[in-house]
Amino acid sequence: MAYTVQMARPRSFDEQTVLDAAMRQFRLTGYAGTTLDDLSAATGLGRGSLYASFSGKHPLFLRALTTYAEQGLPALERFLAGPDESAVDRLREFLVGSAHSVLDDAELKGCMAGQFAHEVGARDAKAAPIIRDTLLGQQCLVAACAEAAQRSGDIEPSADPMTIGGLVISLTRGFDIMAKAGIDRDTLDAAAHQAFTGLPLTSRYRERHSP
Amino acid sequence: MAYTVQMARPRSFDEQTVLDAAMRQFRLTGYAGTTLDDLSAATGLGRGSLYASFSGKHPLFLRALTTYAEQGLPALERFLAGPDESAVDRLREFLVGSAHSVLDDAELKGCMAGQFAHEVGARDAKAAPIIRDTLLGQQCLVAACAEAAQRSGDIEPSADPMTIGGLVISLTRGFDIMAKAGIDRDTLDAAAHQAFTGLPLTSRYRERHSP
DNA sequence: CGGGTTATTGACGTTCCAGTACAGAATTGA
DNA sequence: TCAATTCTGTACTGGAACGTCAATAACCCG
Repeated sequence: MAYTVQMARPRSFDEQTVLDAAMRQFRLTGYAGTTLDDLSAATGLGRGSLYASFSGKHPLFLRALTTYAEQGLPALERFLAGPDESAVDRLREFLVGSAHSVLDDAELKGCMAGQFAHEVGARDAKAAPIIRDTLLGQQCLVAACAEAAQRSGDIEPSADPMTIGGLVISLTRGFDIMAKAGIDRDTLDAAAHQAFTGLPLTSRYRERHSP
Repeated sequence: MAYTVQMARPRSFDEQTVLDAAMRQFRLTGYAGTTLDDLSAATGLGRGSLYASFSGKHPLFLRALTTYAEQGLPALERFLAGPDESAVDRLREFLVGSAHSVLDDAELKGCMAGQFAHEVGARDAKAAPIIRDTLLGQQCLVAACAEAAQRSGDIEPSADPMTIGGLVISLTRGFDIMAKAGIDRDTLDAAAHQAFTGLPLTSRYRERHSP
């Protein structure tokens, strides 16, 4: 039975906004390289509030990582969604666009899951499954797009969509690294095009797109 | 003119051994995540000796990174060296072997340069060029192997070797990430084979290697 | 308008870390 | 054996970082 309950002071911040800011900060300076003061400055919350609302650095990190997955995967899904007929074009656009976008933003390059696969890897038992599921989710989304391209007759029906997904996601995560290392845009652009050309495209597709 | 010079106490450690141990520790726990005590324990040297011999954490990191490049690039060169006739096989072995090896060692997976491209990226002005040169060196070595395969008629002469190098290195660096994220071996193995098949191999090569 | 409840703040303390200084040990030449 | 020189390890210092706490502010309901 709920008797009358006194209402208390409401939060003055939007949780999602804070998570976005924290995510950004972690991506910029890494996990170990980010201090609570950095997070406090990035989010605008005091140290105490951060602690009261998110119970510390590590839980906040996990929530930021989850936020990334919850935003990134649907965004990728939207990008790859569409009619089967143009699925192969979206696949191509994804590959080439990854090579570009990773070079455009001055900061915040690349996939957060990939970044922390490197930094915390399997040493963080809580973060590891989130990272793994995020990359696996990316792979499945690309695989679904490859299947669509198979239905439209642009990719060989004998090819395994998940293999294509694994190839494309591995490659784009590699682009992230190369871009952060300062490898020039033309190199990655050419590699992306070469990789697309190397997919098991049907002769029907190739003939239609040859000079 | 050298007058008589008193000989002093010699070092009790091998510098290269210490650098190897430090490199290992940095790869395991990252730059920010590694403390001087970690390095002291890993190398067996006291903090004072570490400081006297390597002038601190960051210079030691740079030397460890350089050590990695100095060991890794010649090793890759040796792996890819050989007669032109088998160059394409070595390329294939490199791709597939990268997917495997990265999954074999329980720890110390993947390329150190790729790892720190993510962690320090361009924020470390001293480390950035070392990282970039290491990855660029890898790309050039693969490109040289691709050129050899062109000479032997296994890769299309119209293909750009550096593009193939960029593709292969991006992909293998992506494998590093996927492996650290816990993606299973079969997925990466299949992706590596798919990627090799997608290289601009000549029909002569394909006919010779078809069932 | 006052009380009860919850958010916020900023300072505090404990721990930890990078770098330093100093004292002792080891080695070689005289 | 002694002196000179350099290595080695421990103890110290200043500072930073994580997490906490108590006081204050904000809000809603009666």
